[in-house]
Amino acid sequence: MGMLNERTERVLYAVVQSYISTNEPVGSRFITKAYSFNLSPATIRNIMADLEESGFLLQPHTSAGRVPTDRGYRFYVDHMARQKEAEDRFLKSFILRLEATREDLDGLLEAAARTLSEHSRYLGLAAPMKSGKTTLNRIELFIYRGNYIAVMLLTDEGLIKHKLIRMGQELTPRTLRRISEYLNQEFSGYTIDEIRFKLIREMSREKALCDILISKAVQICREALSFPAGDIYISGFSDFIGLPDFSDRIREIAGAIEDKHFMLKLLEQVGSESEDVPSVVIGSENPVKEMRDLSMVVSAFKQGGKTAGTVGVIGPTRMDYTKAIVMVQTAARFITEALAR
Amino acid sequence: MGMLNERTERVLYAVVQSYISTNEPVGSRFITKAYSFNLSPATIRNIMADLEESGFLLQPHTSAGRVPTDRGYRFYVDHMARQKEAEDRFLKSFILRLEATREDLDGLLEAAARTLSEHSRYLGLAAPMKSGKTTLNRIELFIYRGNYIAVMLLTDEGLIKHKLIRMGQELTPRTLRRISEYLNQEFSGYTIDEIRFKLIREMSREKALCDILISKAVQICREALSFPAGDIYISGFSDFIGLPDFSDRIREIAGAIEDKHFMLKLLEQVGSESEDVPSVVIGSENPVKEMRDLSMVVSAFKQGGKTAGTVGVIGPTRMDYTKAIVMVQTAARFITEALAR
DNA sequence: TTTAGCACTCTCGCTGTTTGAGTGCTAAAG
DNA sequence: CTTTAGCACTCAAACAGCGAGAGTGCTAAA
Repeated sequence: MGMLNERTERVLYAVVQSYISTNEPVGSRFITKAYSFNLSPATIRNIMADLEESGFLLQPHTSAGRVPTDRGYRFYVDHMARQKEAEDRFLKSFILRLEATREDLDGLLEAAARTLSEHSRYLGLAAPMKSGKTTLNRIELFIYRGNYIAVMLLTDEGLIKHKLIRMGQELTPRTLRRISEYLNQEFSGYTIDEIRFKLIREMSREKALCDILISKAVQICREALSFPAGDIYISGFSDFIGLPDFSDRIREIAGAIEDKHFMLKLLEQVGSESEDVPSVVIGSENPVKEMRDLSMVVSAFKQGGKTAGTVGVIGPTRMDYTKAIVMVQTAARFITEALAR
Repeated sequence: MGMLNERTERVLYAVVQSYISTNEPVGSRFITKAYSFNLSPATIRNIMADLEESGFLLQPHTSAGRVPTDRGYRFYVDHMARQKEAEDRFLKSFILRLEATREDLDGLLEAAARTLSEHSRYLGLAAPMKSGKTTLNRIELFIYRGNYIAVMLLTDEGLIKHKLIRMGQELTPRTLRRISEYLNQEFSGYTIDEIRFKLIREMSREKALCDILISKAVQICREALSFPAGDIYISGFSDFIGLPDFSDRIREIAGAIEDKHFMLKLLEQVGSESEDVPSVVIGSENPVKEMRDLSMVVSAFKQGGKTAGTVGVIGPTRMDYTKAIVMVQTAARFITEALAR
C-alpha cells in the first residue's frame, strides 16, 4: 500500500502538484522538464503506466496526460512533508485578523470562516458544537411589551441565544423572577440535551403538582430550547462556485451549501474523528454522496478539554491540501487558544 | 409615452409574457398562433417593427425573434392588470407558512425570505430597518464568567441583539446593576443613532466628571453598539444561480449576493420610496451598476406607522413581474399585520 | 534498465455547409 | 389605407471534415 519506490513516488507527487495548480492533465514530457527529473519522457511514461495500473492515476482519454485519482490524492496527503514556511506566513495574517475580533464565539467563528475562505479561495466553514452538547450557564428572562417574554440563554462555551416568547397573559415581574430562579436552580450546569430530557420528566410531574408557576417555567424553557438547526458560518461562496471544476453541477452544489442543516450534519460526520491534526476526506471517501467529488479538510477546536466545535474547508478534489491542512490546523489551534483565555 | 394603440399593446404584452416564460426570442408566427390574434404573421411583423423603433423590443440578431427591452418590461409592469387569482393561491400558503413561526422579528423575516424564494424561484430578501433607526426599549447586563459582561439590547421593534464584552477587571453585581440602571434611564426610548450621538457628548463630559461608574457604563454601551453591518435574510441562492440567464457572470453575481453589506445598501436604496404598492426596478433602471441586468421588486413593511424594514425579490429582467409583485405585496402586508398584533 | 523512434489515438480548433427560423420588402387583395 | 401572401435574404446553430498537436504505448537498440 504505502510501498512505492522513491522514484515512482516522486512522479506521483509531481503529477498531483502540477494538476492541483493547473487543473490540466499532466504529460510525461512536462514532468521531466518542470520537475527536472534526469530521465526521459519515455521512462516517466513507464512509471506513470505503473501508477495507473495501481490506481493512483488515470487518463481522461487515451491521448491525454494523467490525472490523479482520489487514491492518488490520498497517498499524496498521507505521505507529504509539511511545508513549514506556508504555515508561518498564513499564521501571521490569520492571527492578525482574528485578534481584531475579540467578540463572543459567534464573532470568532465568523471571522475564522471568512479568513479561511479568503486565504484558500475555497469554502470556509466554522460551526460550534451541536448545541445539545453545550452546558447551560444560566438563563435570563425579562418582560417585554407586556405579553412577551425575552429569554436569553448563556452557555459555558460562550454561545448565546435569545428568543422572544409570546405569553397568553401578562406576568408580574415578581412571578417572572421566581420562574427565573427556579429555572436556573434546576437547570444550570446541565447540557441542553439533559435539560430537554429533564423537561419531559418535569412535564409529567408538573401535572400532578399542579403548580402553575412551575408549569409556566417549564413551558417557557421548552419554547426557548426549540432552536432552529444551529449555527454554521459559511464563507467564500462566490469564489468557490466560480471554480472551473464545477461549471456544471453548480446548481446542485449551491443547493447543498445553502442547506445549512445539511452542511452542519456533514461537518459533524466528518469532524468527529479528528484529533490534533485535521482530518482529510477526499472525494469518493466522503460518506455523503452529494459530496463525492469534493474534498474536505476539517478540524475540531476545544475548550476545557472538550470538543467545542469544528472549522474546515471544502474544495475540489484537486485542492491544495498542503495549504488547506496547515490553514485549518492553525485556525483550530488559534480558536482553541482564544477560548482558553 | 403611454400611447400605444390597443393592438400594438396586446402584441407587446404577448412578447413579454412569452419571453418571460420561455426565455426564447419570440417570433411573429408564434404570436399569432399562441395568442390567437386574427392577423397574419406579416402584420404582426409590422407592429413589432414599430415597437422596435420606439424602443420596446429589440432583436438579438437579424434573423431572430424579438426580445423585450427594459423599457418594454417597464411598460408591461406599469400597464398590466392585476391578477387576482394568483394572489389568493399564494396568500394562503404564505400565511400558512408564516403563521407557523410565531417568533421574534428575525424569525419572521427569515421565514418570509424563504417563502418568497420558494414560491418565485428567485432570490428572496428580507431585512429589518437599518438598526440605527430603531429605538432602544431597554438594555440588560449580566456578569458572565467573571470578567465578561453579556449585554442584551431590546428595541421597540422586536429586534434583539446580544454581545459579549470583555472587561479589564471584574465588576460586582451591585456596580453592574447601577450601571444598568444608569444606561436604561439615560438611553431608553432613543434611537440607536441618537444614542451614538449622546455617547460622544457623554464621553467628553465624563472626563470632566471623572465618575468611574459612568465611564464604565459608557464604555460598555459603546462596545455593545458596535454592530456588524446588520441583518439581512437571503434565500433561494441555488435556484437563482441555476437560472439560465446568468450562466456566465455567475461568479460576479454570487459575489454581490454574498456581500450582505452590499445587499443591504441595495435594499435600502430601492425600497425607500415604496408605499403601499411594491416598487419595481427593472434592469438598467437600477442605481447600482452591478445589478444592471437584474430586476427587483421591493416593498416596505411597517410598524406603528413607521417603516420597519423591507422585503423583496431579485430576479432576471425577464422575471414574472405579475407574480413577483403580488407576492412581495402580500408578504409586506402580512408582516405589517403580524407586527401589529 | 533506460531511451530513441515511430505509429497511433484522441481532443481541439478551424472551416465550410446545411438547415430552419425569422425577418423585411413588395405587390396584390380587401 | 390596411392587411396579407410571397419571396428573397440573413443569421445562428448544428454538423461534418480536416489538420495540428499533445500524448501515449510499444519495440528495438544502447
